[in-house]
Amino acid sequence: MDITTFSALAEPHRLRIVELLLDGPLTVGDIADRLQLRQPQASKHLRVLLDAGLVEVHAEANRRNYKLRLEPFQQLDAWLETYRGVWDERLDALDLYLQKLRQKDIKPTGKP
Amino acid sequence: MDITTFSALAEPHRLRIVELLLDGPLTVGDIADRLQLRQPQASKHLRVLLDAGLVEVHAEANRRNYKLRLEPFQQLDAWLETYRGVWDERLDALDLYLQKLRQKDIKPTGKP
DNA sequence: CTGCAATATTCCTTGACAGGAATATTCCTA
DNA sequence: TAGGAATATTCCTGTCAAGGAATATTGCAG
Repeated sequence: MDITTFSALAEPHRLRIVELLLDGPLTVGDIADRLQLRQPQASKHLRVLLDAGLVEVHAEANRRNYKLRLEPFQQLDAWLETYRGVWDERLDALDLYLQKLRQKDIKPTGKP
Repeated sequence: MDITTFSALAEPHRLRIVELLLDGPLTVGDIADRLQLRQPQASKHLRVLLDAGLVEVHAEANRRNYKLRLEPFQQLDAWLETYRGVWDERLDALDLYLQKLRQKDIKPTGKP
């Protein structure tokens, strides 16, 4: 798993930017407005996101349209797969436990 | 989504610790050994992971057993759900596009 | 070509954080 | 009870990242 994805998302403003971009591409000014950021800070955060590969940019005259890149998220998703494996195991363990309980239920309760 | 999960994972050693813990609980010394860390640094990273809720600890005499907590990962998983939604949309768009292509294929090519 | 709008970059300062070294704490065993 | 093992904490230092302010860059309308 690529660390830079985590570092990029580990900053509140950047996380919000990413979530804004879920609804479609936005321009720097838009983002600055909606997040109450000054333009330079917005640019800087977008630069970080760009370097981390979380967004891509398309110039259109004066404006720059920033758009989410899905690949890092898919990568994150794939990484989580392993962890899903673990919690499935635990669910299996729970299953087993419940089965044992059921078996005990069939025999009369063994409490002294 | 909770930012502290990202910040905690945004450090190489900590990410490796988490991945080590996938195979089961470990003690501080174990982790320090496997990661070539000095004991205090291991302790400190584990402290951060603990505060972030990514691990839990169970004291057993001298030793402390650190164990993964799954909840933050499930939370991350849930968060990703939205993004999965997006890439499904795009797949749908691709489907549509391919359908159109197919339709065009039926008619003779309209190139001037 | 002048000026304005949109964006990027630079410089500066401040605060957070990681690693090193030393020390404190707790528990076990002889 | 003394000492050693396992772990946590503290203090110090250097590095890096974020925000502010100012400035540079690019594109367009007049």
